[in-house]
Formats: sequence, structure tokens, C-alpha cells
Amino acid sequence: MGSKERIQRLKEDTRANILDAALQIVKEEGWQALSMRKIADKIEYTAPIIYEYFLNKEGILLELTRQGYIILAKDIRAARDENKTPESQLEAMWIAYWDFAFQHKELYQLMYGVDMNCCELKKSMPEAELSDDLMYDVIAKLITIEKPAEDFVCRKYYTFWSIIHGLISINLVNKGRDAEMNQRILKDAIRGIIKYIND
Amino acid sequence: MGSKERIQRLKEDTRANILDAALQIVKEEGWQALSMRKIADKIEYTAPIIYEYFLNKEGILLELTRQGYIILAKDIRAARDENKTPESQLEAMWIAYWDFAFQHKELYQLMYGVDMNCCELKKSMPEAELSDDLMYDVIAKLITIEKPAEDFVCRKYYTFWSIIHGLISINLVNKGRDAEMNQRILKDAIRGIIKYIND
DNA sequence: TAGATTTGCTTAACGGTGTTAGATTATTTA
DNA sequence: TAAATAATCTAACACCGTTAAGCAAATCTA
Repeated sequence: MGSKERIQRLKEDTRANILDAALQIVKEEGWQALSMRKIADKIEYTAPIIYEYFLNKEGILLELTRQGYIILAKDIRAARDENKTPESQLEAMWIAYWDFAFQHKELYQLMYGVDMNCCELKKSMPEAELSDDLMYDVIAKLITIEKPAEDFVCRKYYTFWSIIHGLISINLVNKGRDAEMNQRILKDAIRGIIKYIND
Repeated sequence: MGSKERIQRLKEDTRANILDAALQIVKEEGWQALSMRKIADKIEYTAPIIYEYFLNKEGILLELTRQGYIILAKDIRAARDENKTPESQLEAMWIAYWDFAFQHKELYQLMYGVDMNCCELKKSMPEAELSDDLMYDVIAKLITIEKPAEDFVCRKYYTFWSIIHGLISINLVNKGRDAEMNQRILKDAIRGIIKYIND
């Protein structure tokens, strides 16, 4: 009677296959081409069975978003743990963020709504805050002034996030022209903000 | 026989009505809800008529994008002309950019692919470069070092653009939480970059 | 003015989408 | 083996962008 577990495992496999198929289609043809019937084709089923694993199409996207945040947090944490000083940690962490965006371009688009459809329903996802906290902590360490205003750290964090997300968005939408220049802008900006973080 | 002109004017009206209807639907229900049949309903015609005025749905979006760039350039130019020093010009121009993004939220989403579907075909649109040039000129004035590297101005421009576009994107996607804080981040960032523009 | 032609607009359709209900087939249980 | 249950599919609905065909009114031509 161990078949219960076997079947359970098979179901989990199918669920994973759906997500894999979806991501594969997006990688091959873009978000616009993703359809329930195409996913079904790829996993050799018909469309309605997907609804036994996910509430609807949005549910698939939501799960992919979740996976994205988990990978991102893992990468950022690794970058932090490989460096010692807060300065080098912060730089490495933002570069990890940057690398994630291009290594998992499709996930990044989904997570941050760059040239995408969908979403709206990205409300309370705890996984989305994983990497937020990591960044926040390191930034706080760099602030040496006596009594920072309440939203001071928050503002610095948003400044970092904005410039890097902005650069990424511009590159993803405009199909990134000069990769080398962008790397320079990125590093210059990071160092600039770190340098004057107490202003 | 002045009826030729009258008819011509009516046709131009209908074309404008289509664009207005489209934008109105988007403002009321979001980009996802925009459909040819809904536009037709709003202008009290049936869908196929629209194809006498635009090649396809993309054509409507493209024209709205064009209009967006024209408004943006006008706003930025006005901001520049209301200020004297390059420093205050630049700040006012970026704030004008910022204001445009929130005053014409839907157009900005369309122009820069923030949480949108479509596009790809944003290739050569001359109107898109109108405001680019304005910014570029003023930034160049602020650079005082002797022989700036060839891509120096370009890099500074991208730095500005990135942080502001990043902030806007984050606010549009995350439904902007603290408007006041964002204004502060924006101004701080602009002044920070101006301050160290020759680094 | 009568007929021919052009114009403006609609209906109907095609192939696609997300999604649901019902029927069908396969598997498990008694 | 028979009944019950699970797994899967077919068919359909309402929508989408888009195109082709047809109708009816206005216009032009004789």
C-alpha cells in the first residue's frame, strides 16, 4: 500500500512539470506566447488537467514568482557570505541581484513587472521580503551617523534598488545595447551611494 | 464641394475618438481590459471599423506611445525654460519627467513597458529621442572636466535615467506606498548625482 | 433622373485564448 | 467480478484580434 506515496510523488512531478513547461515556453517564445494549451501540449496532457494543480493561469505565474524570490534570496545571501566588510558585501549583493536579473530574465520580468502583462495580485508574498531584509541589514551597518531618522535606512535602500532596477528595466525593455557600459554605470552608482551614504 | 474637407475632418475626429476611447478604457480598467470590441462599443461602431484607421491593435498602442513622447518632451522643455542654471534646469527636468509618469501613468507604462504586455516593436521612433536630447545637452553643460571620455556623458545620463525610472517602476508596480518619501529619494538622488557628476 | 459605382458600416466567420461541465476511461476497492 | 473512485478527455462558453463578404445608403456618371 505504498502506492499512495508513489502517486503523491507522481502528482508532485506533474506539478513541477507544469511549471517547468511554462518557463520553457516563456524562454523560447516570450511571456506573450504562454498559454494553458501549450503547457498541456508540452506535458502531454490536455489543458483542463492543469486546473487540478493550479487554481488558474495566474496561479502558475504566482508560483513561478515565488520560486524566483527564493532563488534571488539564495544568491544574495551567498554573495553576502562570501564577503567580509559591509562595503564589499553590499556591492557583491547588488551585483548578485543584477546577475540574477539577467540569468533569470523571465523570472525577473515576472517578479518586477518589466514589460509584462498580468499580475496585480502580487500582494502579500512573504518570499518577496527575504532579500529585502538581507539588503536592509547590511545598509544599516554602513550608516554611522548618530541618530539616523526613522526612514533614513529605508530611503537609502530604495535609492539602491531604484537605480539598479531602473538600469535592469531599461536594459530588458531596450534589449540592452552596451553591456560593458552598463556594468560600469552599475558599479559606479553602487560605490557612489556607499561613499555618500551618510549624507 | 467643400464636403471633402468636412468628411476628412470627420475621419480625423473618429481617429482621435478611437485613441481617446482606448486611453479611457485603460484608465478605467487597466491595459489588460483593452480590446478592439470595447473601443468600438465606446465610439458606437463595430470592431472592424477600427482597422480603417489603424493597422491593428499595436498601431493604436504605437500612436498612444508617440503622443506620450510628445507630451513628455513638451513638459521637459518647459521645465528647462523656466530655469536658468544647468543645475536647477536638470533638477526641474527630471522632476517634470517624474510628474509626467504619474500624471500620465498609463502612457508611461506603455512607453517604458512597466507591467505591460505588448510592444517589442518600439524600434525606431524619432519622438522617443526628443527628451533624450534635451537631457543630454544639460548634463553635458555640468561636466567641467577637461577631456571627458567618450561615453562619459552617456553614462551620467543613464545613471539619472535609471534611478528615476527605477523609482517610478517600483512605485507603479508596487502601487506606491509613501509618496513623500519617494519625492525625497528622488530629489536626494538628483542632487547627489549632480554634486559628484565629475567624479 | 436612372443606373453604376463608390463609401460606410455590419454580420459572420476563423483560429486563438482562459476556463468549466459532463462524459469517458482507467484504476482501485470490496 | 462488480461497484466506486480517480484520472483524463471532449465539448462547450465567452471572450480575443482579425479578415472576408455583403448590404445599404450616398455619390457620381450618363
